[in-house]
Amino acid sequence: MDLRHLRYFVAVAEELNFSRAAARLHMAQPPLSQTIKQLEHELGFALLRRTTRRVELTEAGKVYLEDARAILAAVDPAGDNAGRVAAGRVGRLVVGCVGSATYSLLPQLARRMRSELPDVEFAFRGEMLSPEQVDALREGALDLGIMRRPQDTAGLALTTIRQERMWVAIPQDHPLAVHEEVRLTDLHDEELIVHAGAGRSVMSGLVQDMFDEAGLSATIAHEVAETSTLVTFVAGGLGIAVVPEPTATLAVPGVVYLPLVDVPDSELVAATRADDESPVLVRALGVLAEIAGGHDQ
Amino acid sequence: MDLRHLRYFVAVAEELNFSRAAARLHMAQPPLSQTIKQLEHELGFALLRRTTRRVELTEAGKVYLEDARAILAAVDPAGDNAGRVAAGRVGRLVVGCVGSATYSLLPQLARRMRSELPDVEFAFRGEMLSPEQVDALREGALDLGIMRRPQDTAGLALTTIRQERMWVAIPQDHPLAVHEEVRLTDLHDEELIVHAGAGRSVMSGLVQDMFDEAGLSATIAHEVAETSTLVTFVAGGLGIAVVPEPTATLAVPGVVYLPLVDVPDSELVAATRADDESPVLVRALGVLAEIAGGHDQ
DNA sequence: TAAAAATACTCCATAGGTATTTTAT
DNA sequence: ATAAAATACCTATGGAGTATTTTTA
Repeated sequence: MDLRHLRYFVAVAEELNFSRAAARLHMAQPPLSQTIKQLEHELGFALLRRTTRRVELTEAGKVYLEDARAILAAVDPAGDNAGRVAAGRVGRLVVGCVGSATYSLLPQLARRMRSELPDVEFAFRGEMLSPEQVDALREGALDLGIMRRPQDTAGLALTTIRQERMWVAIPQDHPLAVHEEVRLTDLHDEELIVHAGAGRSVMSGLVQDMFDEAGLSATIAHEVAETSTLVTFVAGGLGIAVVPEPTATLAVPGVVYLPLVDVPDSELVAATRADDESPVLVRALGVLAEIAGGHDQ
Repeated sequence: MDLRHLRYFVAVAEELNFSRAAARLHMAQPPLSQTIKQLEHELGFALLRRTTRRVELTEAGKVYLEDARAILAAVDPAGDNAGRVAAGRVGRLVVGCVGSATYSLLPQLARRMRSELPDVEFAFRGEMLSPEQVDALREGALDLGIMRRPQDTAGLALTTIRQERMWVAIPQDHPLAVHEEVRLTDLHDEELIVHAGAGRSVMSGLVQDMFDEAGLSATIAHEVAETSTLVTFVAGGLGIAVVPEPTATLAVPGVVYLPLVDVPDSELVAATRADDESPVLVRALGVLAEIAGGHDQ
């Protein structure tokens, strides 16, 4: 028994006339009669009571008609549902993001995703450190991470979003604040504010490495959890912070941003599980690439 | 697309291995691969991600699997449901009955039907006059009527249940009560109690006809609505009643039943709509025939 | 007698089989 | 090297067609 039998039976039951039903099904009448007979034989009971003049449903036929309609009504939407998933138009995606992109890239991404894929359920988690995101990705708690390129990339697929120039956030009344730009040597013996957990934040590790390579000593004055706190501390005159370019858009009274000219750019990457081919993810990466490109110009 | 595709896909999705799935489906592996590929082509998206070493479901595949399982799960029970209707094991039947059979035949029928067809919903309406039942049958308010053979049988199918001998119910202290049997002439000038509505009750019409044919005059002392009232009136000495045999089983103190020997038997019939071939009805008629037979012996 | 379902047969599309190749571990 | 999926090709069942007969209103 297959759907053909159900489709044919429904047509005959609705027309109550084999010839008309056959026409509706774009086929000849004899094979239709045959097929219905075959279905009845298979079921073991009559669905229709027929003379050459009148066709009518038996009680069993009425019941079977309802069930057949229900089954047929479930078949096409089944393909549609799965099709929408395949097209990445429905699904669920948890996106993590480092602090520096939380206030520039993430809101743009969220806005674009919600308007382009209204049926996709998104969860955004900002202010996550890169190693945190790597763990969360591996555990499945995160589907997409926006982070600094991490050390351990096993099982992950990384795509560069963009290179970000390094800047420093300086209190307005600091002697360096009048400069056009800053060199690493200018920061020698200055008090620095970094993200908490030297081993846990790629950014603070990066700052540490820069000083080590330059043979300079870094004085860590404060460790903070969030980027906004970092900048607030600078505004309060508690020290200087090295931040990636997008953070320099966080306009806070009392803070001046200057480019750090002699250090390499920091790479912002999108990380996913290497085996995750979810269509929603693919579309999210596409949107991300568009935003990154637009921002560079 | 037919159920074959769904069955095959579910098998592969559950085994995550084409060879094993093919074995489970009692077929070779190549046609299975072909069919799945064809299904994916038809849907326009991939259901499975496969290498020669590993087969896994895509996101769309997971969604389609759920829908496919739901559809397949709905297919077999569909036949079962209708099959039970075809076998007359589920359904609904409204049975009407004349007063004289309400207390003997109807309870037996109800008991037998409820035990043999527990899933059939029965409604029994006793104390219905025959013409009332004929109208109710035609309107569809009744599916089966147990009645005296009516005049107008157009569109109805009648089957005789049994012939019932006529008896008289006489007050204990009446002179006739000491007889062994009664003749119609004995009732000349006696006061009679009959069912209400001469034109509406076949039984009272029958009594009237008997007297007319015998050239006797019937004195209608009372008209009542229910058979139990009829007998109660007799017990109260308000007159004599002509009743069919089964009513004589209604033992009421002060009432004596005697056979009425020189009148024809009354025919009790089962009436249905001629075009009603409901399996439940067929089974009900079968049960009715059995009960009638058993009662005759 | 006329309209519609059933029967008789014919054909070809395709479901399924066998043999073999490709591919990834 | 091997296990498993894909490819190539073949066979035959049965779905659908045409022609005809049967049935009932």
